[in-house]
Amino acid sequence: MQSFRSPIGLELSQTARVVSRAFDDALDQAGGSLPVWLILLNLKIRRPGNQRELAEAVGVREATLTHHLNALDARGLITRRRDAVNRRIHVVELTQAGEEAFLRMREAALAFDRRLNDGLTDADRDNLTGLLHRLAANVGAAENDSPPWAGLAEPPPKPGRRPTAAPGTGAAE
Amino acid sequence: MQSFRSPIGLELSQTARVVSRAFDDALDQAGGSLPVWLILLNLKIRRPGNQRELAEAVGVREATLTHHLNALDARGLITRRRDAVNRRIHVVELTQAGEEAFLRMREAALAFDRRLNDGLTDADRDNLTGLLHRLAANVGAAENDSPPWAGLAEPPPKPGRRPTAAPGTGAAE
DNA sequence: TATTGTTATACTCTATAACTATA
DNA sequence: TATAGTTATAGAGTATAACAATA
Repeated sequence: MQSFRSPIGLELSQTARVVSRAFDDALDQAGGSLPVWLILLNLKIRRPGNQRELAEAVGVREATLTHHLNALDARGLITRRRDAVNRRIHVVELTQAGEEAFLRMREAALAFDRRLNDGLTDADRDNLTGLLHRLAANVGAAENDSPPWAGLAEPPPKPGRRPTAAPGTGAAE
Repeated sequence: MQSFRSPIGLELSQTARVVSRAFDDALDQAGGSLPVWLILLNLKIRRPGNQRELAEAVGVREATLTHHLNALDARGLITRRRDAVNRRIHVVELTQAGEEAFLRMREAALAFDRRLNDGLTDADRDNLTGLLHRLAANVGAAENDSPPWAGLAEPPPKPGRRPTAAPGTGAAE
């Protein structure tokens, strides 16, 4: 009788659920949510050429992104203007309030990540990351090879230089 | 310059998302969804004394569970009747169609689990599970010590005996 | 015609609050 | 009063399809 081992899919699911809910709570207290955080984060650390790219980085459809952008716009956190050169493109930018909201969420995300990592060594993290990547690879969805998150942790990214390192944070969905 | 390591919260989130979507697709083709699968699974492998227990095992509120039960009832997959002894309790049971739906989803879940586990050794799985449990513990949510999933894989649980082993499957949410 | 994005609409999952029925 | 469950209502997140604007 082999020792019991519950399906890793379920383990992943359950863990993602608890961690995700905790992260949502943390972001909520900073006035955000996971999609909002990912949107602001991506706006800060990359310069998505268009909304399709941004949507992809966030992991939603374009229409879904518009939905979130409308909400952010209504809250005064972003502005949208036409690109002068290619007027089909809407350039999305953070307002002052948006920058502040970003910083609050970033703080919450970093604090959460510290809590989440408590007691884990670098080796543990590498190990976990590797295993997670293998799972993702196994289900096909040929994961984004270059993570859309980066930058953060260090003081707000310096203008003119596309940051490439240091943790932000996010959590399961 | 320390090597880049993206936040595990985000890694977990992204992995859970892709795996979850793949699992949802798999269940969808079998006529199900994650909550539906978890409900049927729990009805089969434990005998939840009441809906509160069932809701807890599935990870939702009682009202949310009722919502799902209503849908399952409408689809003719379950029946609800009052318990003869304590008439406040609604005994939920699978209909014949429910049993068949369960088997289809179980098949899909098992196939998915095999795919997900491709190339992973038992040690890998134990390792991953251990790390996931540590993450869950770190965010407080004092995880269910005794997993609500078990039974499955072997032929449908024999009546009169609460099964205790072998993988079902579930995936990230 | 192809690209970029928005609007309209709807579905799923979830939750809270108020209610019914039973004890 | 306390317990078991349902109903009513709502909100977040997501999606598809149809549309408008621009190239």
